[in-house]
Amino acid sequence: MAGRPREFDRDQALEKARDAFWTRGYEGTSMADLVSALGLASPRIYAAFGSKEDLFREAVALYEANEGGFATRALAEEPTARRVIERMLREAVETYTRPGWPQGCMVVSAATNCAVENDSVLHWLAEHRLARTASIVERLKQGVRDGELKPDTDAETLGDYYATLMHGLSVQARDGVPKERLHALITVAMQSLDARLIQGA
Amino acid sequence: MAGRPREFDRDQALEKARDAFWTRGYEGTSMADLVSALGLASPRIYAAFGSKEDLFREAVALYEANEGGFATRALAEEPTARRVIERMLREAVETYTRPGWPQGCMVVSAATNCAVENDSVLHWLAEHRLARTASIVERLKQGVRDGELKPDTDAETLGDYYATLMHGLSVQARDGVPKERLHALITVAMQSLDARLIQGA
DNA sequence: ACGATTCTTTATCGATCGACAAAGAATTGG
DNA sequence: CCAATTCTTTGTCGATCGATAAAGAATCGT
Repeated sequence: MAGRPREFDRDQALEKARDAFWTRGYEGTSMADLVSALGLASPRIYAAFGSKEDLFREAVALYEANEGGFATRALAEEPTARRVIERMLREAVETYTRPGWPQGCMVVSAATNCAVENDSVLHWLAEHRLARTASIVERLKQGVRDGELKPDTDAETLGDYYATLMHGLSVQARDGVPKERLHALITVAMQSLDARLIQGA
Repeated sequence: MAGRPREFDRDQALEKARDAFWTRGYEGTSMADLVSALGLASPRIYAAFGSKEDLFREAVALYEANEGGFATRALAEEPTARRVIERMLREAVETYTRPGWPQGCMVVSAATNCAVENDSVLHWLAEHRLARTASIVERLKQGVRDGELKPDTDAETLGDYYATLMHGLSVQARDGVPKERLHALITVAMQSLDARLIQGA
């Protein structure tokens, strides 16, 4: 043990890395960019985080534990499928359009156009998105079992539908579509779920 | 004029470049990748297309004139807003999931995570997406004026809604969600428009 | 036939990519 | 105080990035 103590705050550096990767993506953020954003010489970054890819994975984990964790939180905290879906979508919009923060979803936009050598990163994020889609589908199936949704509801299709919309919200937010318009569109989308609701459940 | 005639087919080379950029994006495709994909030494590529960025812009234009032109074609050829929207979405899915072709939408995925020096490319594609959103909104407004849609229809919101969904479809297609599931979700989404339709119009 | 023009080939340019070697500085346990 | 350990600093590594200079090859107009 022992040795010279680290002079910088690792958590704080990780937050800065998350913001950099969130803004410009994995390949769009060079080590030189990170050196500049974190205010640390590259050997200090490598000593603390291993490699650029390791740092990115930690940054995504941090994102998902906080700003990007709305889906998980909605699933864990809301009592009905209907409330899970709406809260997830509305918090997505809030996160994707927060002033002074990177726009859009880090998981959607940080590694879409990647060179072959970074396919592992690309697939890793894709799996995160697919897992999110699957968790939404599962929650809707639960809603059917609970008697919240009509028994003939196609939960997989409905889950795909909301997952697709959520990923589209990230694209629109990045393009600068204002949050009011995104919220308005969610109101339209919620009607598809309301139509499947069993009244008084 | 005059001079030695070019030995390769420029159009054919452009198609190969479009496929490469469509698959891996602007920055994900290096000049070395293009040299390999086109089967041409780099000076021949520069002589024929100017620069990597010029080639990319031509490749996107080719994409939009053909595979990626479903929105424009639907808007031009379908008689009602209802038919424009459905055809656009269904052709989008077909294009995004065609076997043996790059998955997803080139305009959505070819330049999302870009280094600062390629911001111009990123913004150029963003403008294409925004223009597409706007054209959908315009078509729905026309539908209201035509008496196809109820007079109190919020065309902007409905247009945002379908544009968002379409961009989400590209993400899902890239992630490997099968086309049948994407078509099923479109059926759900069409109900939002059907609810605004004036019967017998 | 011949100069002008254009394309093809070969070799390479400077800049930047992610990553690290080596040495100096600071702290620990003994 | 000292040896061990860890962090910081300086300098730089080979590979790859997009792009081009220069020379040879092929076709044009005259």
